[in-house]
Amino acid sequence: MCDVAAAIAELPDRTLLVLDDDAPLRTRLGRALEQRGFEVVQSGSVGEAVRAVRDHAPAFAVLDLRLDDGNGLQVVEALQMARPDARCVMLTGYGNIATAVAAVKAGAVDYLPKPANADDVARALLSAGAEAKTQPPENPMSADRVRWEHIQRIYELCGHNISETARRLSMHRRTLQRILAKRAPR
Amino acid sequence: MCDVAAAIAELPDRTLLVLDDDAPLRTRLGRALEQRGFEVVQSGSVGEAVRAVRDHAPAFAVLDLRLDDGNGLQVVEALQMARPDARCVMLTGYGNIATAVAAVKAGAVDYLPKPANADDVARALLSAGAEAKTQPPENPMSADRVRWEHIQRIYELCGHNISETARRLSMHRRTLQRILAKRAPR
DNA sequence: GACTTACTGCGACAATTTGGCGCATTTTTG
DNA sequence: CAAAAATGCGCCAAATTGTCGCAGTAAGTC
Repeated sequence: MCDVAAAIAELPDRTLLVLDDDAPLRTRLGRALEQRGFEVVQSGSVGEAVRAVRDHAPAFAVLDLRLDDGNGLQVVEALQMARPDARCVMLTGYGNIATAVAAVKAGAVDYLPKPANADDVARALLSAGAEAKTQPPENPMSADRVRWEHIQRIYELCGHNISETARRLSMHRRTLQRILAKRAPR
Repeated sequence: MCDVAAAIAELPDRTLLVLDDDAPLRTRLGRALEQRGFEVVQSGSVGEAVRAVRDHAPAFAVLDLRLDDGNGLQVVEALQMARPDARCVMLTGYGNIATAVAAVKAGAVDYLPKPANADDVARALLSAGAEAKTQPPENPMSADRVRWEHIQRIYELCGHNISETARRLSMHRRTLQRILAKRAPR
């Protein structure tokens, strides 16, 4: 469709923060976005990213949700605070609805499940909210997926406290721990 | 924590639209929400719902995403147009992230994957504004219970055809058979 | 600082559950 | 009626869960 690179070239501010704790993936994504014209700053941790946002709030951000030292949502909030016009997308391998909702409510413009390539990301960053045709698949989620999302939801509500979550769900902490350690079921 | 019914009783406007094309489920949900104090209007199609919204825009809405004659998102938009302060939640058994994002951006306050009970819905409707802050952790269904209900739902939808249900849920027929043979988990 | 309390990650193991066969019977359907 | 689909069920290996225990740690108290 529209030429992404051309659109980027016309931006008044092309600064972009890329936050992901997976270094190789981050550099690869960062480079790809740089090639498309963004001025990329990379970060591998929430702490670093928040500092970066405070110092020089970028116009755009691509944020991983789950990081070693925190949650990408914190960065969304910090960025919205520092610069309300900033546009950011969440990027995560643990896509689930509860967090997608949380991310969008926090101010993210989109939420992409990995793997997403640089074009997807760029498009999401630029798309002026021209949210298109959500005419999605008519396949129900798998039973395990439903269970997983429910767990994620409660986990969020419990402030990421595993013991508390396990108690509320009346399941064993060890089991919950194992489930959380794994990635989302299809 | 806070008593949901009490909170509802204090609302200046308790009108609520329930939109779902599954009649039994809709009436059940509608009744449950009525019991909690809402003034419920039910609707089974997008056309009807949009008309209802135009005539008497409700303060709240619970909308199914997938309907025979359209998309719940249309109703969200219509409602936001008619009454920007309205709060609505999307409810769907076929949750996917793209539509969740779309729904929230369209103005829904939350997006719940079915099965969601009346309490979940009420909580979502009332939950303090934009800030989905770490609120009262809830007293929720067990993870297995949620999975079980989802399975039951799809099973119904497949006309009690085990093989078909297993296929749609992409789970093993043998396993599904065993699950169905047992009674509901707590 | 010393103490107490709660959370967490993780190894180990037995008890269950599941994933996948196959197969003899119904039920459906063309 | 014959082919196709669905069902119920036994069996067994593989994977998951239920429990215990323990050490490390962050937080609150005296």
